[in-house]
Amino acid sequence: MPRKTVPKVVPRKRRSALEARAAILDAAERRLVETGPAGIRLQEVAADVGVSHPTVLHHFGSREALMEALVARALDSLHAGLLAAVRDAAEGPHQVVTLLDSVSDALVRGGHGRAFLWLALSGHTDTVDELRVRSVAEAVHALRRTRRTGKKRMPPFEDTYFTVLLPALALLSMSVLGNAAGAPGDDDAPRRFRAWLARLIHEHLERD
Amino acid sequence: MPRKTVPKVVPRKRRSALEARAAILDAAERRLVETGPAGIRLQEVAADVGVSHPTVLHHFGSREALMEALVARALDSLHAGLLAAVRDAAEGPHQVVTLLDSVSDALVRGGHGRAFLWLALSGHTDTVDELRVRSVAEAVHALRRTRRTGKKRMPPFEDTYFTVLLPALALLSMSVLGNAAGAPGDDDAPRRFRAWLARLIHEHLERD
DNA sequence: TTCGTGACTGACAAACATGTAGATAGTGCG
DNA sequence: CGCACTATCTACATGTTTGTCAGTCACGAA
Repeated sequence: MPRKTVPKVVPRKRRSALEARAAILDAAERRLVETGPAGIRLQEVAADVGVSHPTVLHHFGSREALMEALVARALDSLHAGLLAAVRDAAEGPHQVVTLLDSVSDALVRGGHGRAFLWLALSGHTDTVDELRVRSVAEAVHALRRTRRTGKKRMPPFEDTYFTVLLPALALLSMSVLGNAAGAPGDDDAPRRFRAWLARLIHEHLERD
Repeated sequence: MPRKTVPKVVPRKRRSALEARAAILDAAERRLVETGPAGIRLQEVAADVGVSHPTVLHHFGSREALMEALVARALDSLHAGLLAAVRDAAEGPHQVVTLLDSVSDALVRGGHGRAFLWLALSGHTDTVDELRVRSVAEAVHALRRTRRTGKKRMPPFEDTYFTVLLPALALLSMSVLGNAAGAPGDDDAPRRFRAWLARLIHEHLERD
């Protein structure tokens, strides 16, 4: 005896569209960091938020559209984090090691570095331009020009650019390889590596 | 009117088990590099090789077993490539730039760098130990000891280790980010970056 | 309070993935 | 040549995932 659907009285939560979208993106981003873009299932993301999967589709239209929104937000978030890291480090005493620590933190916190590499590998973004290394390098180059001692000639911009690019690339790898810098169990090694790298960079900049 | 299967007379190719396994792993590795571990579908891998997907299962038992075999072979291949790069560069004139070029080539060729990062992100291998950076650093450290000029004191091993680790991390990122080193269209930039990095490392090693 | 909008749901559909079963046909060896 | 072995095939079973649909209910505005 088939009967019409018996609606279970499950109290519904109701969020504003913006809140719902944000919550869904948060859950999807966590899965992006953990298991990569292919690991994002509508059912699981929905379960994380506490809704049914058609709700996710209701808010984003399709899985692909969800991915696009996620990529845009994740890249913006990473970029903002990096900008803040650079700016904070620039305001304090101009210590390269502080800057590297801040950038490393921005890459590790929330798995932004992992997310970026996932997306780069997936073809969502395939140039480091997203990290705006060039604009950072330009700022550093200007700073370098003002500080140059009279007797030495100014190095070309590309030298500054590479000087900025090098730690960016290294720290990006580090954000994925975790404690790659040292022997297993040596949790302090990444910090020592950053300090060592900061000194190397500092000496290079001073040497002109 | 259902009738028994009508066997189409499609001429079958028959390979040795070893050839078949190798061909299947080749196809799977291409997909690993392109789309990541999650992009490896039995149907597509089989189609690439020109067989039906149960043939793949016949040779490997399961998708998971295929993945294990693939990971093992890819890591071995990358390791062998890096060893060869280091050895070749060591035999010739001891130029750091040659070494970096060789390592970069080993990481880019066949997408080994991409594959390694895919696997690292997927949790298949989460330490840079797979790249045997430590053993390379030990060799370099021994070399450094023999070359040291009398007056200066020998730097600690960790300095050598970081000196080896730095380009390894940077080149790994480069292998994914492609032409990250320069403006779009500047295909020569990665080479210039390696040359710049080689000079930086060389000066650091000389300076003690 | 009524009422419309839209956030939300369960049930279903279609496509696709892995894996199984049994038959078929090259290949090497006696 | 005849036979065993097995690489390979077609067909099917089963689970997973995205997407659709029709309807329900919460909330703000009139």
